[in-house]
Amino acid sequence: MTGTSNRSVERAFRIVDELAENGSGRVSELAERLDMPVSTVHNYLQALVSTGYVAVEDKEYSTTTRFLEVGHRQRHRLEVFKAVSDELQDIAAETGEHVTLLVEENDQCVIVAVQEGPDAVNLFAYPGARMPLHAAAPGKAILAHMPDDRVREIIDRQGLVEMTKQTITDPDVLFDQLERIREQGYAVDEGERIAGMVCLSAPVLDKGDRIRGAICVCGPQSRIDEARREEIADIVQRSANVTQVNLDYV
Amino acid sequence: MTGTSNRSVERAFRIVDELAENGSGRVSELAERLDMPVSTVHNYLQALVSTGYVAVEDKEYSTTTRFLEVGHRQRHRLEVFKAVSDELQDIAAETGEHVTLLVEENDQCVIVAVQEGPDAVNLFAYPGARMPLHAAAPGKAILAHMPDDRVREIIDRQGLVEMTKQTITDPDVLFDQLERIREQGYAVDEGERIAGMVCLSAPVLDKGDRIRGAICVCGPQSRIDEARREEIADIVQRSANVTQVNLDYV
DNA sequence: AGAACCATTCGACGGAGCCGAACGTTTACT
DNA sequence: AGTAAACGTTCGGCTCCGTCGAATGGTTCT
Repeated sequence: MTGTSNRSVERAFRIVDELAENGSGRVSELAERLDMPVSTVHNYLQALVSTGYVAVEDKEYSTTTRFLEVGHRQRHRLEVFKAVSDELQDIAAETGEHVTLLVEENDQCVIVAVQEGPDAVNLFAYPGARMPLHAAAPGKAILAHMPDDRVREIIDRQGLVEMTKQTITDPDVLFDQLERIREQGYAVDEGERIAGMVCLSAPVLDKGDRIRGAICVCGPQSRIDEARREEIADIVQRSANVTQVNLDYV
Repeated sequence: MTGTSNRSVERAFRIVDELAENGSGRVSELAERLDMPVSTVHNYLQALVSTGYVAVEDKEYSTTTRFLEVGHRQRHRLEVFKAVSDELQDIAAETGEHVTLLVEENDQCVIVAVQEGPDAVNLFAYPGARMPLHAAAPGKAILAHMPDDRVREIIDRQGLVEMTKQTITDPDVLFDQLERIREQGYAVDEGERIAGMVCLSAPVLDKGDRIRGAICVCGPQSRIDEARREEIADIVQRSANVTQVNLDYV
């Protein structure tokens, strides 16, 4: 973790990030936005094209489906993903809401799979989308099953960023909640990440009790009252258990 | 398209490719497989980790979900993908078979979306998977709607690789078929890519008659006789038309 | 036809990447 | 437990390769 790095690699991926962000770009446009010399950007783009990760069409550069491919292969190797198989779909049908599978990666909470039920609200949720661990039900479910010092490290590095007025920003409050989550077996989040949304999430553990991910159901506060909340909590816990069993027999 | 390149970029992506291929890897393992000095690979991996595209856990390096994210964003911007919306699902339900959306990229035919019907055979098909254009129904549907000299260029660069005994390897035969495909509005492939599989595919064109992609249904030869073939051909053509209309109104 | 803009090529300079070797650390075997 | 082998990581000096200004060629305006 020393400062050792490689300028070219860093720059190449800054260009990729820029392309991913804005969909496509021309040489000079990118050069300006990234504050690099035009000829340099041109060189990088040529190099990227020759790798197959970037394509040109009429001087418009864009990322290729190679990213999809690499991403999908990687996802396929995530054992949780295999184990969760049709569970997500079942939950989506049963609850009608927005269902996701998330894992931890680089101190963040990442969506791995999305399944929208018939009544699902349109969230900005797609595979690969990231969010802070502390500011959402699945993230908290994951933190609850990590060693305390690991949690503290994450807080140190990432802080407890406020996403809405409900977001937990006090470490003590967070640790209290994590304890409760361990006791009751699932996590709740009431507008802590997105105002007006309630999320319920259960952790998926493997046989060594290591945390592998979390299953999450999200819906608007107006539709999810106390009773419904308990019902959904039961469903996600049941599914997490099924997944856990699948995980051990893969 | 000159030889101008960037060694660092090339090497960085060779490492990524290797990780994508084998799922994960350790420093020395990768160093040997890629025939690079250990310390060099170590440097690259550190650089890649700092970009967020690669992660380490217990000295095991692997690609991150960042690839999924970039891939999904890119796919979302593919207008065909938006336009095809629920069509794939409908076809999968109606035919029971394996349904895909494909586009051309870098002289190749790439799967963009997959929808498996209830009876679908388990093909090795995932978003991002690539195949030669000449050796499959969707590829031929796409070639049929490209300018002839563009097709010739592709043949020059890629050749007509033989994938099964049925694969078309003679340019003249190919050009004859492309003409027939234009006439009848859809393409057929009988075991040209995978022995024993029949695929039917219709091209999706935009209002400028530019080819944007192809919708494809695949199933085992045993199940798809003459009559069924016509039925499916009608379905994919109808869906391609719907998609085309959507495309113009997006 | 001229002007403005952009992509692409070229080449000389200098700093950044490179890798062998040394150092720690983990794993495997006795 | 002790030793050896294998591996990951750090270091630093040499050199090669990336860098970017300037020139070129092409395209799209007015």
